[in-house]
Amino acid sequence: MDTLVTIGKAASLTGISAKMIRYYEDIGVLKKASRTEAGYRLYNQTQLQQLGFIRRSRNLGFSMAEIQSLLKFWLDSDRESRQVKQLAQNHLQDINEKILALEKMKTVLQELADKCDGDDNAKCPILEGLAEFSS
Amino acid sequence: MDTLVTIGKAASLTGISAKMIRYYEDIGVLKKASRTEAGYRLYNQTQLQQLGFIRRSRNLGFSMAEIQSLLKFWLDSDRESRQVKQLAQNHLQDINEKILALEKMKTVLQELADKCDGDDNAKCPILEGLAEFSS
DNA sequence: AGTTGACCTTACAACCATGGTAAGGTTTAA
DNA sequence: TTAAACCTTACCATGGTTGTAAGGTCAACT
Repeated sequence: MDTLVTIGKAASLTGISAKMIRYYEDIGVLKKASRTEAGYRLYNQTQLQQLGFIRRSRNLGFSMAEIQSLLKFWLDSDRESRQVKQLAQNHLQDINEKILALEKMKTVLQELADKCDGDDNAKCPILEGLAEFSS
Repeated sequence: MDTLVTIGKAASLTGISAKMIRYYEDIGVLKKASRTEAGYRLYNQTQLQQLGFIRRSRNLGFSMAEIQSLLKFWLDSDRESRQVKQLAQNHLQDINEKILALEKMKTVLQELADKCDGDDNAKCPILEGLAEFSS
């Protein structure tokens, strides 16, 4: 017996807002949901699972395009784990690059902040650093 | 003698695209530039310095709203370095939170990827992890 | 039956910083 | 004079999400 729920219930069950569920359908990440006679979207257990899959993927920072691929792999019994791992490793590289970029910002900014007295004087090495000719 | 340049020159001199220079003027981060009779924007040395300031601030990840504040501080001889340092430290906290979030993603995803053979088999712990009921 | 409140629908705008395009005016150099 | 390289404004798109507005539906209570 397929328990069907409307979008609000699906939202609270999966932690994805109704708004986003509609959006995912819109951009083709989710198949179009069935409807009641009045036009209300209905979701079954399988679709709720997919929403959970999407939420966990988003939590790991995957883009919607990547999640679309991941979902396809998940639903495709002929997939090769190589493909999935490749996608994951590309994303890991993205993450690493972002971390590196942030670490660089952090280092530079921390150095400037450390030099700044942070009192009621106007002299401010942070502003001086940002104003520097060099870079 | 104030050397005046048009927007393309300002762009190549400061590393900020002409598009963005107009945008910064539009949102009020930069004062409106003076114009030639034909309506071309003109930039003097001071304005070029401000554009450099903006670029370096962007490189450190500051938002335009924050940069607007930083620029005001820079131009205000009555500022207190306390205010600037506070702004910088808030941003440093943002950066740290982003790094932490990314590190968490990285850890989880790396664990999943490590468990995945990445061969021509369909079995894939990455997909299994994303499909998990638990989270 | 009627009303109320909680739900659902679509369609639109906004966010942020940036890039792109289009249609047109200006300047400079050949 | 013409061509190239500039400039102008005014749009649209990105990505993922939220907000709002104007309306239809459903269930429960009076």
